[in-house]
Amino acid sequence: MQVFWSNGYEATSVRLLEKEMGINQFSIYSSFSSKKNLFIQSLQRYRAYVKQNVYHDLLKDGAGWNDFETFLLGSASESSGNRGCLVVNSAAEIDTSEKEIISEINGYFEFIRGMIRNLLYSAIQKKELPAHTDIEKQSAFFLGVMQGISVASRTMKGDQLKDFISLALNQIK
Amino acid sequence: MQVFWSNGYEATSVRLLEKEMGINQFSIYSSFSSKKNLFIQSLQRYRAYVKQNVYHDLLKDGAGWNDFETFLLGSASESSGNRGCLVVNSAAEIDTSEKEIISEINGYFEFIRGMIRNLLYSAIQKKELPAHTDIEKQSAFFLGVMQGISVASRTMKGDQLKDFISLALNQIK
DNA sequence: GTTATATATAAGCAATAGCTTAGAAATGAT
DNA sequence: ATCATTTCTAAGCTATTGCTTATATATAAC
Repeated sequence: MQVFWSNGYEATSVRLLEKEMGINQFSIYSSFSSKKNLFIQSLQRYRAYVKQNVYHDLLKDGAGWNDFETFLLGSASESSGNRGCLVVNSAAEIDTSEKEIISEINGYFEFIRGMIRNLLYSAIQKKELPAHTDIEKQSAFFLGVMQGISVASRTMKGDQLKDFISLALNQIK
Repeated sequence: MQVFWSNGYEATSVRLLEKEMGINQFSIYSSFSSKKNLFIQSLQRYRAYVKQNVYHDLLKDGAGWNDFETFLLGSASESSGNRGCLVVNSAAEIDTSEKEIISEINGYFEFIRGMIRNLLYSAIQKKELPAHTDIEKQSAFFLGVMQGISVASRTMKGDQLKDFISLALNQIK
């Protein structure tokens, strides 16, 4: 997962995986069948990884809009100049004919959108957001914003990224 | 440019370029020196291409916010399931150590942001937007949104993409 | 302690990567 | 028409690609 994240799918050779994973090519192939399958399992692991390490607090039952705002604004300061999101990078790189990979990518984005939906729903319950808030449209918007943040975190400077995020959060008000 | 746009940088082989460009490898190398340099020139050509064919109307002197809204909403219906933006795809794929390429990518995004700045300025003059509109922050926001649109156009369905864009445009109101 | 099973390594496979050389065909100037 | 220059093609260079085979080593069962 880390090697694909740092280098992208095509630029990651099996020799590099061998070196970074610390095991032989044969072991890689006997465990993962093919480079493509290892990549798919890396995408699955990435999802489990961000669940535990990145979005953990936002996935808790009590989480609301305030938590989401804090999270996004916090990510602006950390994530400028970083690798971006592995799945966004893959969505931009991988050919649409790669059905299995695309399916994994779509599943990930549905997961993120589901998380945003829940946050919006909780926020309405908590009266952080008005009852008429359109959860479907807003979740689409913030998913798109998060995809933008991934690209922007690779290209924008910190303050520019922060402006992008703060105005995105401002939209819902 | 087209081959890199369709396949990405790493997945584009010189054999494929040879075939699609209709000329021999030697001719490619005598004209462009290296695959990397051909890619850089493709990025430059892409910029000229979108200037003439995509953003032409928005770059005209009279263009204001209404034109930008029409453009973005129009792109939602066309661009779902397409290749996305070559430069965004490249920003997601290319390693940050590739200084020359990254510089070209940054230049492109500065160009887009400059266009948005001009649109915001004109919009204020035309009283489409209030005079207190923060051009710097708003241009960062809409650049981030356009980066998101590129990713979203590869992954979202049309109506979802349209929701994203319409709420993004709603932010400024 | 021996045997069976799993997992490691090293070496090597054909195919393709980016790039170059050698030489033919076309071009343009005189 | 000739000669020099440019621009083409075909072939081939070394290195690396994703993947396998043959073989050794560790593990586990009885």
